[in-house]
Amino acid sequence: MEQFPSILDTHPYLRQTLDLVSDKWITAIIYVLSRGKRRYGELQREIGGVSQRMLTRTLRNLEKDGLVRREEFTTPSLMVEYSLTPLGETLVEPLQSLCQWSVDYFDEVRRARESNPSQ
Amino acid sequence: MEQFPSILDTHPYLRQTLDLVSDKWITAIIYVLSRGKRRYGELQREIGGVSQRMLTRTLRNLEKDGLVRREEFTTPSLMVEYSLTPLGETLVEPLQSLCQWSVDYFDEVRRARESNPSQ
DNA sequence: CAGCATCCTGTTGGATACTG
DNA sequence: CAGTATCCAACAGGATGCTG
Repeated sequence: MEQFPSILDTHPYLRQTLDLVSDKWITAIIYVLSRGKRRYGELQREIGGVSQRMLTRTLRNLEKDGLVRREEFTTPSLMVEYSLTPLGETLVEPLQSLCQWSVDYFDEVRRARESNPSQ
Repeated sequence: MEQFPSILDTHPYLRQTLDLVSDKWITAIIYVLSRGKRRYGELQREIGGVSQRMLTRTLRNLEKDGLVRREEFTTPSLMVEYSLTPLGETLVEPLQSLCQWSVDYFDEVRRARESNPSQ
């Protein structure tokens, strides 16, 4: 069906990276964890609007990808701390550049949206 | 349900920016357009794997958000050129920082994935 | 060529209830 | 507290066929 590779495949992982970033909760999790270790419940509160199912699922994926570390402590009650691995930390800078863009330019996007009839 | 705002809402547009970037095709389109104007068919081929439905839909959204400009030329046959607006251009740098990350680190992600049992 | 309309499937992801 | 299990709705998104 596809006779030749697309530009996005000119280097083997670009598409997969874009896929990774386009996961709904991953950027949010990395953003929060970039500010330090967090327990499961803290993550859920600070992210906001994420269901347990999705938070757990996404954390498992991030673990599998080597971006997040999970540590379990059996204090009186169970306690789990999540943090970025060194590899995970490397994603923070590109992400921050996006956050900065958001601060600088998203108002323009909003205005463009509003000025459009937008059926 | 949510009594207090999450950290992601500390500045009003961060979450919306993350949402925008987490759209499956937007990053791909911006990436290709960052290399210059493209016709509809060129976009489709260079991105690869995107259906007409989704390409059109996403382009319309990008237009509405003021990130992409659409120009129609009625030459012998219909021809449409898409290009980034100045606002759209501002997204290229954060995106490139992501591409660079992909080059530098995605191999590590891949290895982490493989070394995991991954039920 | 650059779409739009329709149909249809798979995945995403929330809600709820239960567990060690 | 930090999940797991189940169910279900909504939407993402592909395939196909048609149009100016």
